[in-house]
Amino acid sequence: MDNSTSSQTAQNDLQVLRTSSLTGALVRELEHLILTGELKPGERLNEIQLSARFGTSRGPLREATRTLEAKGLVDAIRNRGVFVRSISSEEALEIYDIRAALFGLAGRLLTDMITDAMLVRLNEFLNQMDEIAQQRDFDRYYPLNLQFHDFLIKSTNNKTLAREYKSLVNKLHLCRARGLVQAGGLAVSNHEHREMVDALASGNRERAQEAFFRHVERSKQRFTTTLAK
Amino acid sequence: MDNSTSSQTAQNDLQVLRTSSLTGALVRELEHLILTGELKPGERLNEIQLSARFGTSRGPLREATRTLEAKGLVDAIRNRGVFVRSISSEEALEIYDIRAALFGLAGRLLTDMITDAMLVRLNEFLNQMDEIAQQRDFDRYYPLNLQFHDFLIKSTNNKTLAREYKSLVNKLHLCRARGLVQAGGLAVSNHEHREMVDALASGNRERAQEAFFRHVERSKQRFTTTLAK
DNA sequence: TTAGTGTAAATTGTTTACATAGCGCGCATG
DNA sequence: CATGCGCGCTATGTAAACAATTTACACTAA
Repeated sequence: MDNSTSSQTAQNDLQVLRTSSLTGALVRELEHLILTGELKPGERLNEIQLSARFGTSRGPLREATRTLEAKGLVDAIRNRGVFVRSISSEEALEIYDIRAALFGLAGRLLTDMITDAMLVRLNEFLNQMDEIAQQRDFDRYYPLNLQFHDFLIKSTNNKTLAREYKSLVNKLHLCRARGLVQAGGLAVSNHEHREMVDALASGNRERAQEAFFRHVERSKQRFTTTLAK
Repeated sequence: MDNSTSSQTAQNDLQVLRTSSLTGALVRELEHLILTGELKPGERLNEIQLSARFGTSRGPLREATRTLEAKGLVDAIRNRGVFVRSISSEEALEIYDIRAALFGLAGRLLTDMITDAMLVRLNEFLNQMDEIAQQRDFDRYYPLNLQFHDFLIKSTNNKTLAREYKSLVNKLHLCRARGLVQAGGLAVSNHEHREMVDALASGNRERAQEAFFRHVERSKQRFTTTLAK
């Protein structure tokens, strides 16, 4: 047996336990399972099964599922169990609108604090995405698109906004009717991105807010049109 | 003893237990204690003490506090305890911006669905508030103001929006530096309300969104100015 | 054949008990 | 008198046992 390795992992475990409780770790694990789709919408979270899987007792696991319930990732029904939440199309539309409002806020806030360095970085994003879009390389475009949006949201320095926005995006993943949406808007989307950056550069708050807002609204549109089929 | 009454309460209890677990009831109780200020920001939630108070064991109470933690009403520190969250002024400002964005969304959504009946109801609100404002009767103005905002938010029929908005307003209550803010803007505020309703009546989406957005931003302004003293 | 009922297994809700981590207080010592 | 160390208390973290409810399935009777 390797002494140094075992003591190191033990120390890692300790470090983990220092900052986060077992419950906290379970929340992250379950959230991961849900968002990656290993636990699908509508599926039940069996307490015994899951606690055995993670090597804990039911107590911490129940606390974790309560947290997930408050986060809106699962539904708990008394004496029936906890189920991965399934977002209806109607609710997805509601969420799109709220996401649009928050993203619009990001645009408005950024207008007043934009720097040349940020504009340079944003244009790098745009050029790179243009390039990839022309190659129709969706597998590379999608994560870059996420990075771009993430960069914008985080640049506002409004941590509450970042948290709420992320939470909304997560919830949209629980909508069964989603998935094929992004494929269509590839080059289209990047044109919208340019509009957003131009609006930021113009220094016009309302224009930026509107550009950011509409960007999300248009992806809502694409969602509804794919839904109609 | 009144038979019909006792059987009715028994049925009520049954109904309550049907939909909500003990944990759910605890969440509501604790939320109430926190929002009414009986449990003040920074104060610790003693598990044993509280579970004894409500006649439950620690398990359900811990689940309840996890829910409150996810809702952002308390902070949990491992091996230290759970504390009522204290919102800093900086975070309050962040929340104001997000509230503004959501309220702006409400204005935008309402513009496309406003009816004559709703405009009539809104004008009733305005007149009543004007009247009370002239009497400088703050005790009656404040709840009516809440009702007015609540009516607007709920009229959008976006339940997710209503939930998120309420959650934000709740969190603002946890800011110590708050409280004296509303007193100043009384007649001022109602003038802003008229602007909002006028914008709705105009049918201009962007204008309504901007009017609603700015209404919250101005109350943020009032917050910062009172903060400066 | 089908509807209804009773029973057993599985699962969740709750309580109790035990292990462990912080925190304060007192005592000894420089 | 100040400071550091150790002991004990209190509260939290976790696990296991107990209680209650749901669900599935087989059996009975119309």
